[in-house]
Amino acid sequence: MKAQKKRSANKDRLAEVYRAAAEIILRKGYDATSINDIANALGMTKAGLYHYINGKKELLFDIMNFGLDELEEEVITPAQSIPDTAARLRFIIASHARLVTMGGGAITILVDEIRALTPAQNRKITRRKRAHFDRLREVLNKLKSEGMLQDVDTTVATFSLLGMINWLSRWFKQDGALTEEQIAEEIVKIALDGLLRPESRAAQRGLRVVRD
Amino acid sequence: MKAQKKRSANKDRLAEVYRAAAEIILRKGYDATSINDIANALGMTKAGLYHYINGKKELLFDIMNFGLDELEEEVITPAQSIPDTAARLRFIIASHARLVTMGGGAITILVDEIRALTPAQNRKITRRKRAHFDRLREVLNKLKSEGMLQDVDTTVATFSLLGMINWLSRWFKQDGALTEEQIAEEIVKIALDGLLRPESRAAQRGLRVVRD
DNA sequence: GTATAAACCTACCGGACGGTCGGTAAGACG
DNA sequence: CGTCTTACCGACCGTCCGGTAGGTTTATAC
Repeated sequence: MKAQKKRSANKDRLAEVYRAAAEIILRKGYDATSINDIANALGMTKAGLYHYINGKKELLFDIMNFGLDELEEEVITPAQSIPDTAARLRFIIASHARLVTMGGGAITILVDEIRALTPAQNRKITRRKRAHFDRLREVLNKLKSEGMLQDVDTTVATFSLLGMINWLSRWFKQDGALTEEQIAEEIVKIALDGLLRPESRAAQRGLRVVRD
Repeated sequence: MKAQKKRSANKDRLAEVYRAAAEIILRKGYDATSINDIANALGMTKAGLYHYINGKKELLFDIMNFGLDELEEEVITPAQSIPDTAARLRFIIASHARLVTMGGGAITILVDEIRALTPAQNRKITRRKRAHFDRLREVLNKLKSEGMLQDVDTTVATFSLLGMINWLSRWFKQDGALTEEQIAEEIVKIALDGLLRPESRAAQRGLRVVRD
């Protein structure tokens, strides 16, 4: 059973490599992060690190897939067992937001660095992201068919939702005034209820904003 | 008057340099864009390009400042002459969205590449962006004091607004199904009115989303 | 104790990049 | 005509990067 122990030790070390790499790439960006940066953070040399990875791009690709695995595990799969459509939407928004604020950065890297991948890797990641986008839009379409959605384009709405959530990674700080839970809740409120009070909107009806 | 003509020709050429650089940086990212890429796009050599610029980072810095100038000119300044607070908010959202979809990319670069700047440049850009953020939040605070805003945190709401808008640059395509005007209008609707119909929300009151 | 394989390291390579230097061709100006 | 400035170019430099070849230490297996 030593083989078991060793194999899991190797897995743990590999996970450390991914975590360290994700943290640095998140901070400095993929291009500005050298293999040496990552190796040093792990107390290694560059050649030592190459014992664990097959190349810089493949490392990025693996981190992105890890981020997508997290997303499926924490957001998509549990959401499927929520029957009420509006409640399902609430859960998806809140849990996705939590993943961005609490996650180790793999999700965020996913969002920012697709350009650095090879075309083949890019296609795979894009396909997985697209699947998630489609599932979210389907929830909105279902709400629309149930008569619960405002008169909005569901494609634009889906992108806007993801924009709000993904943007979190740009401004959220762990030691800020609001906790991850509070922010997730605020974002749900803003997305579902909007900014203006319903009774205030009547005054705005018919007004259009145009440029002179 | 030949001097005048020559000086303006130089200015025009410099504008071409900025435009070409912005287009390439937008497509490939700052780090992945070499000085040679930009020079070739202009039919020049690297050394020739250095006649116009003082360095790669300063070029990026100049493009970002150009983007912020655009933002002030097209969004902030005209907004100040709109007395009604809600109408002002509508105008800011719509015109900022239009700038992202129609602009040449300077705004978008601004959003993505701050990390590449020197600390001093970074501080200056961050200060200008912060000023814009504060002005937008002030509009929301004013709406709140007028009793027209939902019960949301204005800081989170401001970031969410900017997230929706800035995210546009990631997915908007010029030849897509919707025009720039339509998208700006949809985003205004989503942000101000939310996704759920008001009469549908009662059914959701009291429901909270938690993880097991 | 010896084989064996995993987990590293030192030293190096080829190439790309930002940036510079010393020009040159062309037009304006007197 | 000669001078001066503008707008470039060819060749080059130092540095850093991703990646590799080949060795050495360390822990386990029998």
